[in-house]
Amino acid sequence: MNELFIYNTEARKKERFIPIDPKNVRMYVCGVTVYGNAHIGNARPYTAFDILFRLLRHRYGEDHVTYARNITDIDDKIMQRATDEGVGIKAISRRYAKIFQADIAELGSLVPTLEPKATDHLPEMIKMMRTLIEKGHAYEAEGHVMFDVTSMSNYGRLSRHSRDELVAGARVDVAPYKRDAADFVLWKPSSKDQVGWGSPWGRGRPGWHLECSCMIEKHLGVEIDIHAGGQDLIFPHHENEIAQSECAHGHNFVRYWMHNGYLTVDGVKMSKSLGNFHTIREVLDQHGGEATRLSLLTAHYRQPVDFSHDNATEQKRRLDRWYRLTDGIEASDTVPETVIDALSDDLNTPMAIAALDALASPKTAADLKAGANFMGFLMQSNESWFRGEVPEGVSTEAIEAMIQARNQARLNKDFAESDRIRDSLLEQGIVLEDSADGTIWRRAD
RNA sequence: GGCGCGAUGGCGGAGUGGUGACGCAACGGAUUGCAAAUCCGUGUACACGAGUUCGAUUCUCGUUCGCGCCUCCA
Repeated sequence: MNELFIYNTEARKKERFIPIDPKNVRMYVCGVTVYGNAHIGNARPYTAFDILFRLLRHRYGEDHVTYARNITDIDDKIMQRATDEGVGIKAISRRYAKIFQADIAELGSLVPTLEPKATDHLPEMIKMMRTLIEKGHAYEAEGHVMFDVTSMSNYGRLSRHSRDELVAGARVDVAPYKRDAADFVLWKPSSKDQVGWGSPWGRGRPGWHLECSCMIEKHLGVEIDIHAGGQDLIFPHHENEIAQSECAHGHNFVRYWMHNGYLTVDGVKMSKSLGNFHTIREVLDQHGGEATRLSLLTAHYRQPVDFSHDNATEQKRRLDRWYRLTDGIEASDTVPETVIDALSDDLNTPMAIAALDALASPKTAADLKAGANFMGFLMQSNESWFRGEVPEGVSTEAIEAMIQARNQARLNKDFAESDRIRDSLLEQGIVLEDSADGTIWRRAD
């Protein structure tokens, strides 16, 4: 087994992965803000880094990897939604967290070890802000607690932005209570009708970045191995997490930063603000979990992946072939080295998929199944994959009866009748295939 | 304006300093009553220009085009 290499955003190059503690490898992936239905672009990090989780478990042992993925359940957009619907924020965050978890599960990703919520960590946040103020890295201003960017000499090292550049490139008005234009919010005041928590600086709510710093410290420790998320989080989110955690602890925060590229539609980033999105649910309903997962993994995680129905359909066909080959086959006990080696090179999933294709022959079907299972594929029975739920208005008995009638017609060389029956079934979404062993049926795509 | 990423066959998409994965589609054949599935076979792809080199798709520089971050965002 080759060594594991990871592209570290901070170093801007691939680096050999050396865990802090091989008995407890710790990874954190920024989760979602639960204020609405997640789109398929949101699903990309949770499939890509699910592969990382699986790979780390394979290399270090299932009990030696801790994977935390947070749920941001306090945010102005959640508050807005709650106001619009006339309900509390918990009603909103619970609803969409549940949907998100179900979506991700259907995409075949393993459940993380921990899924901490922001609102469960208010005491930790207050403690960290106190520390930052005591150490001179934060200040109070008009009910806000602000992080003082000038107090950190190497602020901006992850995104490679200098404070001056940030100020020069600022496209928003600078709030008057900021000492420096680049300072960011740790805590902001809440009005009477807004959700808030008591704090030494008045009733308010946390800024976006604080929760991750606090949850990582509490659940994973002061320094962790891997922190991952979408490229759009590099700045400001991850930059600010570094600032908070390192200034609070006086210690390095993260060893390896990993960032996935965007999912695009027609070459443009899919985002809620652009409105050009497909929800995960829509895509799952149309293409199913495994084909969607495979289509997300056909491109390397750092490259953009253009979402299209054609691609998802293509992956469905590939999976059809793999399912046919592995029908009734037990998976090998070991995951093929070719798959592990491909993934160990900075999660090269396209190469891993090619390695699976290379095993797609009757002789190596058991290895194919083991490798595919490892990556979260071929998890269903063939019965379920090819037939699933039959289309509405068609019963299995009716299908079997028509197959019998058709085979009788074929024996009588009444091919007009036999084709009529086959076409009739096809109209109902059922495909027939004649083989040496008899006629089988499956649901049409 | 600052910082950064990318450009590979009809499509998707890896990789490499030296006759160019893999998949899908297409085409030819085998098989089939016909299909489907399966099997066999076929394709002068590396944006453009210059440089380094015995040799570049792969390294360097430039050009063009596309995309992203600098504001909420996976």
